[in-house]
Amino acid sequence: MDGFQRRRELKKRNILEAALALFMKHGIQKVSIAEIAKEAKVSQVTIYNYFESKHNLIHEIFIYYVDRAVDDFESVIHADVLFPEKIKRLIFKKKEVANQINEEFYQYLMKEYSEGNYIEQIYAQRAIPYFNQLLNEGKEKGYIDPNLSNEAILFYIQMMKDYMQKEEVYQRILPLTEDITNIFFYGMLGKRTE
Amino acid sequence: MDGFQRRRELKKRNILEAALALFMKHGIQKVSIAEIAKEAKVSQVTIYNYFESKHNLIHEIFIYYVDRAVDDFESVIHADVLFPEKIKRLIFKKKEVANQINEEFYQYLMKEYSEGNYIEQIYAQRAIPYFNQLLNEGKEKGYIDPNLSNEAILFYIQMMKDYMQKEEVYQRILPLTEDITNIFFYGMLGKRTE
Amino acid sequence: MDGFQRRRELKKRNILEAALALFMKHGIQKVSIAEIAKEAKVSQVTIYNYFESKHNLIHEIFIYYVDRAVDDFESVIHADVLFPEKIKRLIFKKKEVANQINEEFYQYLMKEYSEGNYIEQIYAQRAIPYFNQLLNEGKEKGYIDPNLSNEAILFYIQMMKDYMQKEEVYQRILPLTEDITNIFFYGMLGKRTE
Amino acid sequence: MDGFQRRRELKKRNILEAALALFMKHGIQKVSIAEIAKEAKVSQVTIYNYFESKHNLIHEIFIYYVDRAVDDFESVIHADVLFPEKIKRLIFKKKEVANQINEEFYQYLMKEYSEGNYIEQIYAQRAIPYFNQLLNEGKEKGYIDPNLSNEAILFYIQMMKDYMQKEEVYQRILPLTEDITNIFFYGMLGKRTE
DNA sequence: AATGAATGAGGGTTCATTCAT
DNA sequence: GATGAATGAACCCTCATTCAT
Repeated sequence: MDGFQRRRELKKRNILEAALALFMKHGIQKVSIAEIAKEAKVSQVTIYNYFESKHNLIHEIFIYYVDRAVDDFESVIHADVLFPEKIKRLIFKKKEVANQINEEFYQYLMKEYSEGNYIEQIYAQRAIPYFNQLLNEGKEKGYIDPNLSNEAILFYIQMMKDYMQKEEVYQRILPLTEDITNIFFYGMLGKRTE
Repeated sequence: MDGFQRRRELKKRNILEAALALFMKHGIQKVSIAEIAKEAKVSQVTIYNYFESKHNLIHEIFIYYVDRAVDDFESVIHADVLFPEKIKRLIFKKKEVANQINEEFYQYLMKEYSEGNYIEQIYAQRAIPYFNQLLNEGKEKGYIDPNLSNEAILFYIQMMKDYMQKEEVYQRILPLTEDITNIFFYGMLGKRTE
Repeated sequence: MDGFQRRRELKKRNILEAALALFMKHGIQKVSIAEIAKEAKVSQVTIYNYFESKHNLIHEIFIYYVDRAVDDFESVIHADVLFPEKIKRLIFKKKEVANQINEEFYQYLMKEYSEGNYIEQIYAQRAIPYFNQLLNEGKEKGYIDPNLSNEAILFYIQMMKDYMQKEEVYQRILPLTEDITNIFFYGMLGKRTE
Repeated sequence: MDGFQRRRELKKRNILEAALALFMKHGIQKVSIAEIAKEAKVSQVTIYNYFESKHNLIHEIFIYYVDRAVDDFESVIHADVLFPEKIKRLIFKKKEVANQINEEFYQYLMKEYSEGNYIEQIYAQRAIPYFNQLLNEGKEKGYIDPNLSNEAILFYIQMMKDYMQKEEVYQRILPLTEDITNIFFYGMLGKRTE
């Protein structure tokens, strides 16, 4: 990548981050191109030069955002800790890029353009392999019932991770961390002491 | 309530339902008053006569919607079936008024006007008492570990219920119902056969 | 006038006063029929039954208002005080119906419908005769230079009276009352002591 | 000021004058942004780009207008004519920018936003110093009774000047100029011939 | 005679996008 | 490649007025 390209990418990144910040603060629909331009200290037209349309900008931001989320995910998977701790982190760790906005992106892209399961595609391609590897490890080491399908567990963890990102939920759940974890591993019936 | 009031309420309901349908299809912000008026076959001004502002309309729809959701919830709680079946229904039963829109309402009201945890307030007042009753029943009958706090279980069920409402999730999860339920009751470690 | 007519007139008066009060507080254009209806505790349609249109309502209010202003004027003219005191009162006395709104009525009727010099017509018919009588009295008693035309003096007094009605002017002018009166009687050159 | 700025200012001026003309013809509230846009041959949004809101536009027009009025005033004060002629001109000279609209501006700004005595402030800062100088000159040269306060005289002239701007008054008063001037200098009692 | 309900027309304002430099 | 300026379309909302009871 030469100097030109380099500078171009830098500016793009710049706009991307400005827009992402604004989207997360006010929601996608409430943020106008004018505001993004002002925040990124460029002209509106520059944004159009780089992204062609607001929809496209959102699209690229979304990819950028998913990429960072997956990075995040991988760093946990590959951490040098015990299996249960990995699970705990996956579920409870606050993401750098809060995915509170996930929902909104999803809805926006869905409703607006039905570009469909973009999340799935990207996630599937990058994250799921690691995930399966993790779960298999869990099953081998006796942390997970081998009869359970990976899909079901994936769903479970995904759900909890998503849910935990909502600020208002997070605050309410913090004191219950212990119970939540127990339910996850031992279910409603609780830990049995044979 | 006299004839006037009756008709008024009817018309209000009419507008409410039209708006709710459109909101669920396209998202709140994408639906204009003009569209709602056309769908409900009244003039825009009539909507303003009834609801005073778009924000107010959304607010009333929201309450209407939460009310129906709680009704739904109660009907499950009081059904004449075994405890595990109640839980299953709570989690997996599709709501009449899909709460896919819940998220959006929540965000809308939060970001726009910070009228604060409205859901919580209403839910807490109406639903939680029943819920505790249900869980205590579960603990007595040996379905639930008595050491688990009701809050944690409430969170769990709430989370699953919410999640299941999303259409794209629901489809993906249907074949996994059995596993999901098992995880819920027995945890990752699975059912132990002593 | 029978009972019906009587009640009708009463209600009309009621609406008139409500509207006049609102007009004086917020200006003509800022007051909606709906607001007047609410203030007068009648339905909007009732106002239309009595006045046919907003323009007509304004028109009638205007006449009502001018009538009261002329009454006011006459009460001063016929008061049992010395000539200079009458002049002083004419100029400085705050009107019951503040004529701050005069200007606006005038402009409204002028611009909107160019029904022209309505004020003049009414005023001329009712007030000017008394006025001439007053000025002639003043000339006879030596208070006024007989060479001055009544028109010029009328203009002068009218101007000062109008001007004094503006609240912000009135406050500023109060401490200058003495000087103003002196200028009026003796001019810029001041009282000469021969 | 570079070319950009220059053109910008020109266009602003352009819009300003179009709006001022319309305001003077139809009154402030009756003129819509759309009409101004059409008259100035720009799009509505361009007006918003320059002035941000209708209120702001009015505000700027008002300042523009007051500025020109004060310029006008100064040109009379500094004219090379005798003192009485200056006074006469001040009172009787038609302003370029007829201040018939003054009243309306005043009321509009007052009622709508109570941005307070803006006229006074600007006028006081720019015009009053010259005015005092003029009156002192008048007193020295024996045209004005030195016992009269400048404030009272200022009020008097201001009032007459304002009043004379109203078209319907102006026409009526023209034939009375002589008398009016005499009253101003010699009062009701008239010129005394000692 | 009086009212609640309804409406067409219009007003101020915002926005994504394009033009001209 | 970057910008300030400009715009058509749309949105929320208000108002004087009419309809139906």
